[in-house]
Amino acid sequence: MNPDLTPVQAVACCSPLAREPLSEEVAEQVSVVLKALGDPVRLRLMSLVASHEGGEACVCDLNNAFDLSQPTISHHLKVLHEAGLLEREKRGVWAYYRARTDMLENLAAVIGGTPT
Amino acid sequence: MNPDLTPVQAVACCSPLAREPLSEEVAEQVSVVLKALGDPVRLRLMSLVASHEGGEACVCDLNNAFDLSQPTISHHLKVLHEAGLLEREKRGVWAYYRARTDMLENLAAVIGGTPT
DNA sequence: TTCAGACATCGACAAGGGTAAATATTCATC
DNA sequence: GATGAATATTTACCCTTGTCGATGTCTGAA
Repeated sequence: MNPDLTPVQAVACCSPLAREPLSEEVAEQVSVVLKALGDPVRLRLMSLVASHEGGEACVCDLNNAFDLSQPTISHHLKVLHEAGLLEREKRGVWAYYRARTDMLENLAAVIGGTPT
Repeated sequence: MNPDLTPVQAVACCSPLAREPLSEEVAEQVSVVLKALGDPVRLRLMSLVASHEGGEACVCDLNNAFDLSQPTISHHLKVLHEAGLLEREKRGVWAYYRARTDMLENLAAVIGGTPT
């Protein structure tokens, strides 16, 4: 078993759900990613960033899209970032988040990949 | 908007994450499914059922696969069932759960579907 | 260097969720 | 019907998490 398994690695390497039972370690890490997406606000944030032109969006735009405080949005973005779903880049005063489409594709493969 | 939108319907009908921003209602329901999978035990349960021959498994087997109490497993199976990910069938004294592969495929399409 | 704006972090609180013990329900068998 | 086995439900506990207000940090401009 890999003691340093990260969410990104777990999602990238493992077989589809339906092929063989997920190991405890892999399940632990994959569930981190799914838990990150398992919140309505974060799911919409992810969708907003991913569907934005260039696959990236400024935090200033994201804040306005919700009826939530700025710290709350910042917190959700951090969760998505730590799960490996968003990349963060600071340009001047502004912060931009970019969707990790490879993570989304790998995660989709784990969930819906055809067995065998 | 659809006031009676269920998780199953939301996952089946909506465009991929990266195509256009998810509506509040859809995000709410899709997040229910993702939240259901966003737990290590439930993820392994889902994988155990889906990878089992015939795509179904008996609760009696599932209980033995974890170091958790029977009510806890039963609770997790209920969450997966209510999210539309598992179907339940009682045969005699035993309960069998079957994986909704269509849900898994639709969910994968929402997450990893290629935009446009 | 001071100021203002953008974003992150901290601290705290209420709501939600995972867990197990106890109990209930359902079905096959005696 | 009474008993026992397989699951589900109820109740309660504790830890996690979503949220906000206050504060901190960093950057560009004056």
